[in-house]
Amino acid sequence: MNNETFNPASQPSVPENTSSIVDSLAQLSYVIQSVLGRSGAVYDLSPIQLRLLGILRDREPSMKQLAERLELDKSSITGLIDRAERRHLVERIPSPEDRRGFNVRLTPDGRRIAREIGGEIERRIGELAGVLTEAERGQLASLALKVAEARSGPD
Amino acid sequence: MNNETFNPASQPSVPENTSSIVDSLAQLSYVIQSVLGRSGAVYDLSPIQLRLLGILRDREPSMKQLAERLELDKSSITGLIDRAERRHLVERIPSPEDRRGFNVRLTPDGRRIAREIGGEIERRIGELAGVLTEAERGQLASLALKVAEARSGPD
DNA sequence: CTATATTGTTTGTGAGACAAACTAAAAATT
DNA sequence: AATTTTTAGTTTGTCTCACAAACAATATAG
Repeated sequence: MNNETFNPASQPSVPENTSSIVDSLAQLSYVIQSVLGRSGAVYDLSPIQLRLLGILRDREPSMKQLAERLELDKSSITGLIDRAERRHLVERIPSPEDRRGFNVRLTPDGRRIAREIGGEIERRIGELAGVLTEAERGQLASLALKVAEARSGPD
Repeated sequence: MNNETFNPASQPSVPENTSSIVDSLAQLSYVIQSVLGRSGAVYDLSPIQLRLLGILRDREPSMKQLAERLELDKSSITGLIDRAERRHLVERIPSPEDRRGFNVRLTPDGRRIAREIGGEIERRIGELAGVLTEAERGQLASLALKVAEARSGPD
């Protein structure tokens, strides 16, 4: 039956015929996470470090903003940034408008790694998506984005 | 630009126009993981414990098979199952055909929790997918499954 | 100006992951 | 059959990651 996720019996809940989409989305997300994980591993980056670099590519958020975006406790962010800083991937910049706070940004090293690893991911996910036709890829991208942006909405 | 993931410059790699699908899939997978995480948290289950329960719903794999499926080291499985067993979610059953090995299966408690949490996930992802039309949901489910099964293929 | 709230760190605890060394049993060799 | 080699799982030690509670410094509200 090939179900490694969660589709309980069959009392449809919110929209009709939920369980199939639930299961396939969960399944897909594990596959993607696995690909991301392996890509990160090439550069010895944990999933959360990888995600951090991804976020910092075009932002210099405060510790607080990072906590919100990553849905982590602020004390977890302290540790995360400590470790990333120790590896010269990011740096804390004193906030100009709040003397308590810091903004976090990529170092040149961090930016380079982020770029390289981006290529790695591109390659691997591209390969994965290779089982689809060009039209299907477009559809999938658009539907995926629509769902992803449904919650918390576009920036 | 609302990109929190990874789409490096724009030299298409494998198929054409990769970067859009890469980004939206990565994005989607984070959203799904976040939903799964919150659902698990309701029952005080970590992401990996949650995934374990999902796998055990219709299997009684050996420790070794779990390691393969979860892509974890065998020693990580020992710890994972220890903790789950301590919480009476799963149990080790001595393998009938190999006196070194165990199969792992859900306890009745574990099965109940798995069922309940399944409903929780169903509800939350169903809600998320509510931004799509019924037709779109079908499309998405089918495309997602196709990609997910591309690697390692159906069981 | 004082009271309160907010930003981030520290400390302590536990889960989770890995690698290397180890035990017991199974499988392959001779 | 006896011996070697592989395999399944555990142990130990080390690190990352996450949280919560207590704390310091600064900002904001009254």
